[in-house]
Amino acid sequence: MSTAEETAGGEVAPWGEVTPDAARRLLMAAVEAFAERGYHATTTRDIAGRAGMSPAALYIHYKTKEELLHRISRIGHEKAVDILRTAARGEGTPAERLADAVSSFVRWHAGGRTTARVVQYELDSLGPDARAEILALRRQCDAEVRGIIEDGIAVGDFDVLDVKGTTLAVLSLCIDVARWFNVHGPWTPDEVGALYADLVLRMVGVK
Amino acid sequence: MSTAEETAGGEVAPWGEVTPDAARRLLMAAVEAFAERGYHATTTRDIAGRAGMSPAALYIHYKTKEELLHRISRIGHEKAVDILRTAARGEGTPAERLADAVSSFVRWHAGGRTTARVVQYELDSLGPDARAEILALRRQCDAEVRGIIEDGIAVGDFDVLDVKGTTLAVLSLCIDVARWFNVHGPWTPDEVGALYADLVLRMVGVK
DNA sequence: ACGCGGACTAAGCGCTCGCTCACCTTGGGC
DNA sequence: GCCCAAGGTGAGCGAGCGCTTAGTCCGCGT
Repeated sequence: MSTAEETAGGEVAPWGEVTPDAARRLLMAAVEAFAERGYHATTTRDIAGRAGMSPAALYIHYKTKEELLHRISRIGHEKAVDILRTAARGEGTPAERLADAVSSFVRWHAGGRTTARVVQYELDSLGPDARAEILALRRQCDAEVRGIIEDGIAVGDFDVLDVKGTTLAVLSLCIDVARWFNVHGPWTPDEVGALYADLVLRMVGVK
Repeated sequence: MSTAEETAGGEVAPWGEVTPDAARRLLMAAVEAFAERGYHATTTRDIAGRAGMSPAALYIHYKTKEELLHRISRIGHEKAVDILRTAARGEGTPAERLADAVSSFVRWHAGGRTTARVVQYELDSLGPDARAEILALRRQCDAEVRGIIEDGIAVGDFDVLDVKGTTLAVLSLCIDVARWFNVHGPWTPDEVGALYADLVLRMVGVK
């Protein structure tokens, strides 16, 4: 494994870009803690403890606890945009690209549930400026999915009543996987990805 | 209006069953605060202040801050089960009952977004016992929706690959409305309900 | 007229929070 | 051999937390 690492939960966590090593360990510890308890219920002592450091060490690498959440959120959303963009701009029919986008997006939410939970559900704990930056990335996610759906309608492959509403519903469905998915449950991330790709193709009335 | 009241946000809040009056005001204040900031970021002083009382008054009607969340969660989930059960046991074809269940469930999540947010997303802040009680109610929600889908398959009206997965996806889609719905957005709760009923009928392959 | 009990408040307790500061350790350049 | 910057620690500050307690207020039965 070159750029990805295994967390205690067995998830793939591509935090290779975060340096130095101590900063990365703190960030990964924060992801785990935020996902388990939520941002406000997590203490800086808990984060530092998980990373095997003293509480004060956190402030050498990050200015505040909120900066940790901000960094996690930005990196995670950039990854989300990347996944959707890759699928949207790939080859194949709109139906194939939509299925690809949904299955890979869902796999990311299920497989990296810990990270995805923080990224998707702790947004409101950010301050106004950081929040605005993240919301811009979310609009990009929306635009990529909407683009595929519009392509499918344009070539007559899809039958959609409300493009905006359907786009929102597709993204909502995928994102909520991070809330309910359980590693010890009956499905693997691949299986949920395949199931959801089928459901979404039905939603857009693919012929 | 006999059993429902209007909050500041213009939502219908059926807290008529909560007495005495001061206890209900505190509970409604807690719903607002929890929805805005989350359970852990809300202080008992904030709740009491919104209800126009001193911080100590809270403890005359509730033993702890967590009891407030528990009561809100139980009442909300009972309402959710009630909505789904009414639709599931109504008359009409499985497709009509499923559309009815989804549209009314979505209307509740959109129209009572403040309440639904707390009910659906602050569950993890409950202690183990209270959480287990609420999870039982959630399983009832799942059973009602699954029942309709199984009926539709039995009479040959639906075409579903994975009953359990599709049930989960339908509920997930509805629940996530509470996360993104905005009162000042482009849709009314009725419109989202109608859109989602259509999408769900497509998901189950209704003929 | 009066006592009583439930509703409510002012004050504050013990604790933990995010964060800081003075100090310590270590390794590479000269 | 010595120095110094970078990275780390232990102790603890001020603030705000959930919750308690002692006492006040007020409507009501008698």
